[in-house]
Amino acid sequence: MPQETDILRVTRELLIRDGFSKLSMRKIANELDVTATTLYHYFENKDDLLLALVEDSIRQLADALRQSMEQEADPVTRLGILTDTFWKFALDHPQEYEVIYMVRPEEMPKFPKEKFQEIRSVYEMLAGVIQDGVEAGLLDVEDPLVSAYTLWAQLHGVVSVILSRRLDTRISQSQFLEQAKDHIIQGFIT
Amino acid sequence: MPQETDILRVTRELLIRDGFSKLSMRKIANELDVTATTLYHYFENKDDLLLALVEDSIRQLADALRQSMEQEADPVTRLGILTDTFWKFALDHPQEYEVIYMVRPEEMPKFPKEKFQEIRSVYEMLAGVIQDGVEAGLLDVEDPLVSAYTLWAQLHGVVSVILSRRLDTRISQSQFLEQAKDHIIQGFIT
DNA sequence: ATTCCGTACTTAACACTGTTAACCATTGCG
DNA sequence: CGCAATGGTTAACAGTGTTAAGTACGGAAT
Repeated sequence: MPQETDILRVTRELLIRDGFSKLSMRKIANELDVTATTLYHYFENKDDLLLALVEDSIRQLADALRQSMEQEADPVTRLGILTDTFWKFALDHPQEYEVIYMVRPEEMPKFPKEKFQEIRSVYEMLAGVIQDGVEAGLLDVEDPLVSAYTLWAQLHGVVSVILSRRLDTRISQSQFLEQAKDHIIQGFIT
Repeated sequence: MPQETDILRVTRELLIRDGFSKLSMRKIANELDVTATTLYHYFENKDDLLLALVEDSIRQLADALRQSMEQEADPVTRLGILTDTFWKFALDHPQEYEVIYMVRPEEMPKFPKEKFQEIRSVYEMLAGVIQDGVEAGLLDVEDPLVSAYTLWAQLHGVVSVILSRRLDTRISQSQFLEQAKDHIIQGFIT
């Protein structure tokens, strides 16, 4: 008698162990000692299952970011902390991070946009930090929300280059991350 | 009697028309009035075919970037031009751009790294512009090659957010792009 | 001229995939 | 007791990547 959470857990395990391309409904079901058909009583289809996984991943990333916000710091330092946290999460849990971008809304008509409340709250959190920085005269941006999206985009771009193994072997990952962080934050400072 | 180029052309057409998830060897073969097996005389397997497509896409992007470099300009202006060109290519040819990041080296053991001469030359081109900017006292970076990777990562991140439909509907795409460009380039300036 | 070889392609099959229709067994409720 | 819901099953459909084996044909060598 599997629960939705069991299915998600096993799906994530298989995803981490064997990769996205090897994931099949039958394998998930097998791991739960159940038939593939059973999964369709919990999720409409494979995409629906993956979507639930994406939401879960986003929530985990959001939690990590929120937690890193608890320590007191000035806005610029906060951006650095958020950057480190974002990258640490993405690199420590690559498959969990990647599912966030694996699900392609344009190929899934039934993608419920209202479900993205969680990630939207992250953007608003980032925008809040940026807003604080603007009010303290430390940052210079036109629209904090737009800048929050820009920040996320830049953070994701760096992760993406590393995870897709596009980083030159002559460049050390830590050097790349440090320099990228400097550039990104520098871009927001007055 | 199809040629390799015919196969690649049809593959790209199908990819653009029906999307990545709908692409199958049989459909490609069908379009060429040929059997799927025939394709295996030209490419080892589907991944091999996709890899060839990636290389082709990278070459097209590289050509566009090189061409945009022909007009004379100072390094900072050049970075802006390169940014615009990169984004224009990615958004005008989304599927062609996306295949670049669709092929995952870590899931393909037979991925030949030496084939990436083309993209490496792009990084060196970017590094050259940055180097010029450093020598002119306009830019402030530690290592131009590392910064070239950072720049690419940031450019890709912005594209990725747009193509994956993660941009808030309250934000206009052009405003996002302009502000992102400002932030990114600002990050490199002294 | 005939054998041989490589090229280009086919048929047929294997072992998978997502998905669904139809069905069975157990449980709790009116 | 009957009945509906719950949670699972079997069997099948249509599609996938891939391969072993075979055919047809053109040109080169003997």
